[in-house]
Amino acid sequence: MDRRGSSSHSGEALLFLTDEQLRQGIEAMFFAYRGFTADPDRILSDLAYGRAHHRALHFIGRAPGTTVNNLLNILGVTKQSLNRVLRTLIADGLVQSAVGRQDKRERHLNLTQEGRTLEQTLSDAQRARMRAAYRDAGPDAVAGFRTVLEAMMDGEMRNSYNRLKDTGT
Amino acid sequence: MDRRGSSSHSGEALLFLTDEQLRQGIEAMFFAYRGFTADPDRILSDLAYGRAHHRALHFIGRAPGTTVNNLLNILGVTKQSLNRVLRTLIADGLVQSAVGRQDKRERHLNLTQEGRTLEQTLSDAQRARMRAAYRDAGPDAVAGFRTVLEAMMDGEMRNSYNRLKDTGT
DNA sequence: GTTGGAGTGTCAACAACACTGACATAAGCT
DNA sequence: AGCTTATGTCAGTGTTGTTGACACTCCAAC
Repeated sequence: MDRRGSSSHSGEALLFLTDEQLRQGIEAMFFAYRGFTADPDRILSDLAYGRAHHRALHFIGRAPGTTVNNLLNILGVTKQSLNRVLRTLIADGLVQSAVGRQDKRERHLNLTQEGRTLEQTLSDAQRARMRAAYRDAGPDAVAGFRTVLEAMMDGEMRNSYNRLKDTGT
Repeated sequence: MDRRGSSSHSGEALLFLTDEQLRQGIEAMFFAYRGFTADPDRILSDLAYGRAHHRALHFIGRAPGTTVNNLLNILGVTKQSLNRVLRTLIADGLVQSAVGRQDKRERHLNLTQEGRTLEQTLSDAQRARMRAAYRDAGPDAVAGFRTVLEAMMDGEMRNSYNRLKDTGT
């Protein structure tokens, strides 16, 4: 892919920053993200749910007891948009909303047993693909993968990401 | 699953495949993709265009003269969905559609000068972020990034991706 | 040479999910 | 009491995906 055996050191060190390399990275990101969401999407389409429901289930499962506002910040959508999704999940008994004890304005969100089951199913499908990709690529590639993704995030998203990462460990 | 501080080589080598690691990877992918599309989205929202228009412009620019059907396979949407986008782009003079010479059923798509200009603007914004992320991460991380993304694609998408990659060089 | 099937592109209608704007309610804060 | 915060809701709109129906073109079998 990179012809011309340049003997220049500085030239060689920056070859990965050419427009062509960046464009390939962009396209890789596009195609990979499709694969990334393909398995959960397949499962969800049978259930009258969509990707938005998956995201809500994921982050509620990840941060049990989180408030609506917190979820809003993580997901980066409007409350009207989130509310539509949340309403159906609560009505279907997958998510439980509880009035805050200290601050009664807040609603704390948790997965019900049924919600946990669906979240697990979706998570398993997505992790299976991720695991296969990780195993194929190897630990060094995975470390690089994570490094680039983190560098690609907006500042606010990186904060959300790191907060979640720390709670998990 | 995996105790830490293990002196076992095989145990340590697989630490990057734990559920927690995979979940972090999933979340990194989610947040990074938002960053990935943020800049072009901002530009497009001022123009009454959306992400679908960007994708069409990108791949037409990448493979000039491509047919609608080819574009369909790359984008992975229905022809009706693509057609709506294409119609506005053609009406607005960003894309030109030419009946095939050999097979008159086909339409060959090309960017007009105006289309090339917009594609360039969008591309520049997206590449700028990509370049910054690449530079921060370094060449080794970038190589790993690409390796994992390619492993994450579905088979068909990987074919599309590789075909495009080869034409670019 | 006409007919029928496959390939290709277009139009119309509908669903999912995002957005804005406006407003209501309840609870906390000064 | 008055201001702010957190949440929920209604109404309207836009983008992007879907299915269904249909027209045009090519090619091959009859």
